[in-house]
Amino acid sequence: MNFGRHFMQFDANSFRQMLMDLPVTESAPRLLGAVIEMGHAAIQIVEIEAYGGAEDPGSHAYRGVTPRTRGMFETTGHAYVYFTYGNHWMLNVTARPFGEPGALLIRAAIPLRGEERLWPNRPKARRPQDLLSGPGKIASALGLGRGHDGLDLLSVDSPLRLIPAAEAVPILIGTRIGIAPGKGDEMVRRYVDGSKLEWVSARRTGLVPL
DNA sequence: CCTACGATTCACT
DNA sequence: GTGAATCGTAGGC
Repeated sequence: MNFGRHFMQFDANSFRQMLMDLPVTESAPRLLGAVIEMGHAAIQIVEIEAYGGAEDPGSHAYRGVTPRTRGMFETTGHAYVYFTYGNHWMLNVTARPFGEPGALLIRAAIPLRGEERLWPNRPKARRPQDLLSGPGKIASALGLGRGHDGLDLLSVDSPLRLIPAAEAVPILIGTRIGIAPGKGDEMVRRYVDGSKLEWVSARRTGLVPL
């Protein structure tokens, strides 16, 4: 009997149910403090943005399912990985039941373990806070690409896993980044409050407690 | 088929 | 703070 493995599976199931039960704007904070594991590396999420469906002009799913965005309609707790700006991959966690679009974009993280495996994938990064302070940086550091799209992040057998946070963390909120005016400029960005603001991506002003 | 542009990053002023 | 790089996707014709 592998107790650790058993406990993680149970915890993952409750977390998946929580995601299914809440709209993305409400489940987004619950991803803060969670850990992404891949191989010997582990990183902790400090910034998240929520994306919806037909009601959300800033979402890829705004105009319905396409070959690229079909992953956004995948079952709760799966990876939606897409390519943009000609260079960058982005990692999202799907957060709605199958067929209903909704995802949480992982925008920034801090290294927890295996940091030495991440630096070679970020050759231009210099300062510690340059390593994972952006969605493209995270995918690059972990070596994510099309092959990771659709993985079940809450399965112990997945090469890329999401480990739910044990405790709630203080939250800051702000508007989304990189979304054109009028295309869903809502307060759906979520940060971990405290002393780690230098670790988040892009604009660091205009943040308020949730 | 053609075009515009993007859930960004980086170098440079 | 500003602008270039870079290319797959999606929408329009």
